[in-house]
Amino acid sequence: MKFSTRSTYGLKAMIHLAQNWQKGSIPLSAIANNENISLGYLERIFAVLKKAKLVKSEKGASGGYALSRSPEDIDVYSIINTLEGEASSFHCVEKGDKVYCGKKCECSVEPALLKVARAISAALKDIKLSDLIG
Amino acid sequence: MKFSTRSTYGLKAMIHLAQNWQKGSIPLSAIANNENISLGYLERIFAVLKKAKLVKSEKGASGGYALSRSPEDIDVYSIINTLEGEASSFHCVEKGDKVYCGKKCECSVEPALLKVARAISAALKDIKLSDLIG
DNA sequence: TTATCTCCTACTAAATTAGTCGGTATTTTG
DNA sequence: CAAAATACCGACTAATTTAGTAGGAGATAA
Repeated sequence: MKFSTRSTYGLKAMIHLAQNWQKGSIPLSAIANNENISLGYLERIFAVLKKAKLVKSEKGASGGYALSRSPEDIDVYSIINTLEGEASSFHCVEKGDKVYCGKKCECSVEPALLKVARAISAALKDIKLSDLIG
Repeated sequence: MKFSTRSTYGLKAMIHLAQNWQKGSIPLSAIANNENISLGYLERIFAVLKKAKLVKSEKGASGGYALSRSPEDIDVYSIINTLEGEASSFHCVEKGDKVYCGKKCECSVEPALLKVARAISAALKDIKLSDLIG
């Protein structure tokens, strides 16, 4: 529930892109400077965002990144989920290794945790990038 | 947004206590066995929960822990927040009247992150332990 | 008096985080 | 064409956090 700087940086950068949605590609160096984020780290964050098709890129001078869809069509859940792995998921104890609730897990209180996780997911899905600009 | 096992264990244990709310004190060993959680780890988790006055304890044989208030009066936010530190917090977000970043940062998108954080907090505050039992 | 309990501190192995560094490939621009 | 700017890629690392263990001390009920 504490967000990592990865999520924070990623979300901030996505908001930055949303604010400049009409301007075409924005180089990461601009975002890194503006938001005071390490460029190298931001690059790796964007590799993940691109893989999830949340952003598209253009190489070369005057290249950069842009949102792959309009800000109304990207919700915060997708971003956090992409950067943090299974967003709003609890661990469930099972012998051996960890299993996420929602997969095969027989703990008695699991439905309760699932309820909580779903409430968070719903709250995040309800917030679009377009709600966070202006 | 991924919950640590600390939060997961803590929340599961709190739900366990809520389910047995009328039965008086429950020893941690019972919870640890039932939910397959390491006892020593659970003890430390409960030290935190107790400090936050979410549970009360009784020492000695036939002692144990119980919720400090009725399940209707304890929300999930309090639990997660207690165990995870500032729940639903981003880096570079206000806490009180200070801005947190680690570095000094003049982040422009901060209000947006705050909006997201508040949505999550609200969702969690809305869920009481009593909603998670039965 | 003995078995359960809470409570406390210290240690640790493993994982994750938050980077850095150095280099390659691609594209625009002077 | 050459240089600069950009995405892209992998390896390394230091610090922190996580998820425990271990070994007790003190309280209480049976």
